[in-house]
Amino acid sequence: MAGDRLSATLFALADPTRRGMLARLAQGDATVSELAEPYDMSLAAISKHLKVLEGVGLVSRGREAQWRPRHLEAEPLKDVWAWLDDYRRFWDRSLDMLGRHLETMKQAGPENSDR
Amino acid sequence: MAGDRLSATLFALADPTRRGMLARLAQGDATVSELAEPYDMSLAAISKHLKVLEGVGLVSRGREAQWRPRHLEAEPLKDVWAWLDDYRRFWDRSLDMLGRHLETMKQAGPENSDR
DNA sequence: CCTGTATTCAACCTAATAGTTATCAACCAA
DNA sequence: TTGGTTGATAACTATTAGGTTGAATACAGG
Repeated sequence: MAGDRLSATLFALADPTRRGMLARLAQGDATVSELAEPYDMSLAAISKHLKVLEGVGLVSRGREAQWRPRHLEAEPLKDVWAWLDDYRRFWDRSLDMLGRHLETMKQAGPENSDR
Repeated sequence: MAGDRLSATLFALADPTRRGMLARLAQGDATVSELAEPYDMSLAAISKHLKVLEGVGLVSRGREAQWRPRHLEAEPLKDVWAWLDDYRRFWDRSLDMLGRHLETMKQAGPENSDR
């Protein structure tokens, strides 16, 4: 995958297993075994997936006895959002139109709502 | 890459060349040669990148004489946005606090707003 | 110290990516 | 029909992704 941060982040997200692990972590920190539980896959494979996520800063690891609980770090998702936001106008016509509508109403004043 | 649509879309986006081509298309339709121009890469390679983008529906092709002008189709980005939106609260603290606030108000009932 | 639990690391395999060059096809224009 | 331009396809190659198994490490408890 390419060297820039955004590419690496998107690449990390482009795998359902890794997204699943993020979803799990969104509900709270979890150990590797807990994260592995839903998947029919060796722990080593899970460990690798986690390394990818850690590599782009989406996950951090703590330590507690022999466990290395993982924590979600969503900050890199900001970059994804920022990129995506530039394209919003292309996919959400109605939102665009709603935006214009609200702008229009704002300019017209609250006393002038349609219906 | 995995079979699901979202994974494929994210994968397609996880390449700076492909994102660059989308950025170019965001300014208007373009031929393959025009899309290739900024890159030090064979046309065949560009063609392949385009095929990836077309494969996930991010780009469509028209025809005009010997040209196959490409067009941006941003609809698949909706899915990305929808996925991302679930994580917004993790990076946007203030929005999170607003969310909690709204939850609190909802639980308390409308008659019981603070202040 | 020994054992069990949790996790990582190393070596290996296979399939897919991302690039190459060379060939082919479609179209316009003379 | 012969070119010239535009683009797609095929065949090949190197690298990486993502999985495996088996050994190594780190820690807690008896």
